[in-house]
Amino acid sequence: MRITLPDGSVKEFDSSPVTARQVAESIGAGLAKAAVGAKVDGTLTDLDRPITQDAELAIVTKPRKGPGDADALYLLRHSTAHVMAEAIQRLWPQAQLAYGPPLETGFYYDIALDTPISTDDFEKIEAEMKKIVEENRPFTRYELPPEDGMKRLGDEGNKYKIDNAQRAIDGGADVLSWYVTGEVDKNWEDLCMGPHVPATGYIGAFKVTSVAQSHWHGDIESDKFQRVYGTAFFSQADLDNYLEQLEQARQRDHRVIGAKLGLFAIDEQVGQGLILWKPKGAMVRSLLQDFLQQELLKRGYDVVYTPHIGKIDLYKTSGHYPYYSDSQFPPIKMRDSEEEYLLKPMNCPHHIKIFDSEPHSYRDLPIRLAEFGTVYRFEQSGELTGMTRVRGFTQDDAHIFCTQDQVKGEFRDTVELVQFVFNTFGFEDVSIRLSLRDPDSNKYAGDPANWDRAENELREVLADMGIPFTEAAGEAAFYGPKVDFIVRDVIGRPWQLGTVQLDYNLPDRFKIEYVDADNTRKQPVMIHRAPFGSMERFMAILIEHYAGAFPLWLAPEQVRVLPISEKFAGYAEQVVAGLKAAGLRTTLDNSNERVNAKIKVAQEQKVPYMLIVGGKDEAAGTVSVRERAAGDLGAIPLTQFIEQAKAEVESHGRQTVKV
RNA sequence: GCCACCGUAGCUCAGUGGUAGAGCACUCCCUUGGUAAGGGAGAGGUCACGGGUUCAAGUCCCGUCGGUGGCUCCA
Repeated sequence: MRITLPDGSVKEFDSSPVTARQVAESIGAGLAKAAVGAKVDGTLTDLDRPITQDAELAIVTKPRKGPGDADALYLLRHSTAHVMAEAIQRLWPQAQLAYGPPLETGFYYDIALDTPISTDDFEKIEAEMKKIVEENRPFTRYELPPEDGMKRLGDEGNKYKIDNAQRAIDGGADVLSWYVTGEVDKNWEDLCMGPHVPATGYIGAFKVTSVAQSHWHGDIESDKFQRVYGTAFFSQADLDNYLEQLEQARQRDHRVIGAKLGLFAIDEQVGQGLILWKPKGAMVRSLLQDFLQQELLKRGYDVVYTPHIGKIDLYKTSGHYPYYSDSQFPPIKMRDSEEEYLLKPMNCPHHIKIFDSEPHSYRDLPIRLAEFGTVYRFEQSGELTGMTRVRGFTQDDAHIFCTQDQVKGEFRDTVELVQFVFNTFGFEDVSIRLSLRDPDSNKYAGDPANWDRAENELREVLADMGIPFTEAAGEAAFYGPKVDFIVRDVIGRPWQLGTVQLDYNLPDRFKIEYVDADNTRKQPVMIHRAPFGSMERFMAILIEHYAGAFPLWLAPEQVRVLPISEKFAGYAEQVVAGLKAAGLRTTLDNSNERVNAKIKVAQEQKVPYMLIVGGKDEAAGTVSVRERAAGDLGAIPLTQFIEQAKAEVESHGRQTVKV
């Protein structure tokens, strides 16, 4: 039989089957030693699984250096999950295993166990794991036909594994497989599709990292599991390196930087999930709003303002209430009447009422109404996270009312706007998701035919624009499909920032219309869109993106003047006055400290430019420029600095002051 | 909302039932200095809050509030 290797070369074998290990040995002893698994016709598999027919084969190897590729880590972590499960069952024999997959950065195992596993237990678990790894037991696969397999599982009585097996069978599996860490019927085993590394000894370094509650099938009503998380690498150095990276990521966390740089605060007495924007944070927000609003005005939007509350009937008409009543602040009841008001959870109903406040001709369309609209949502307490998930936030919201013919063009323009915005801030790691309805669910409002049309329109526009995207069924808004722009935070959590949503539904609910060319009344189509998403979340991601070092145009404090000593306070004040007059946000550090100390503080505050002034500068009318990243740039005349700094601001930071 | 963990000075943290601590920040004094922390002194605490156990609670137990990590949810 013929085995084709990745370089295109072909190895012939007389006997069949062969294993990937045999192929590796035939190539070289070094390769065989480094082999941990194989990819056979693109499918990741065990090193010792028989290959029964001609195939393309790639050997997955343990890396010489560095953490290794995704396949090698997948095998390693999947295997470590087994070792951890065995360790946990040694410590708590009554523990029932459910499901233990590898993840991008590690693995977890869902375990049904009444005794809570605490962080104090991690060491014990790791100690047991270490023993299993040191025993270097092989991962041994055995298979049973579905009937025998189900019988074996039935005897064990673990309903989760029975459920997993049943699903595999329903999915077309013709055998059930187990992996034994060691010898069949002698050592610990787990129902598992595999694949795994050849033996436990391949696991170089591992760590149990956290424990959390999860639910069977993700159903909150169903059985509870303890989800124990861990990670594994081939070497201790790689694990240490990973943990170090985690620590560095933590230093970029917007909650840490936000506090350190005095950008925002959250106060217990004000309330959970309610952001207090401190002066520096508010400055950044204000600059962001100005930037976007200027862009919107260029693109034919009109600015509107609407109140923070509305009568509950408005949201009954829109469908937001009671659809989202669980995640809204409860209605405000009036003293002397039945009337109820709601803190506004969405801006759209208000904008619809602005549209509807006067009759419209087709000649008026599209109408684009924009507002930095503050909304309130009662997010579950366990969901609140810094500025990324909050209870009161301001959307950079706008609603476009257009004709059916204009939909694709408007939609395209909004997607371009979002891309322009993201590009301005230098976001590179943005994924785009087309969020569609789940055809099997009844939570979506409106006519399925409209849904199909809307979904297709979005798909076509994205395809036309050549934008790569993924489709996600069941992620649509209840009133329409949407395109979401998703960015990950420093600890890898995905957050939706920008969104563009197509809506045939609300226009119908509110019966809004325009007069068409043929003098008939037609219903406009709505596009909801928010490039930032919310000011709070955008700010959070921006803080992490820049690690607090905002580009000059966004920096709350752009320049800090550092006199060498109090003797030059006069000249320093003159410099500050000049900078302020030029519109640069400037402060003066006149503390009784040496310049080294002043620099350290300014660096920590991420001030883009430090201007150090002393006797030489006073005499020459210069400032000595220190840029926060580049360091000392030397002395230039103040006027020159101002000119160059202003150019950098104008360009949104694409050039820096030169000397 | 659920589970686990956590809550000590403005911040980062030490304090394993027996007199509340350190570094940084802050105030004052000395120092007047050229590119990432000069020196000294001082002030700052109902140990989140409420209850309990104990001769004695920051420390043990219960509850509440808040935070963190997940789960579930996210117009």
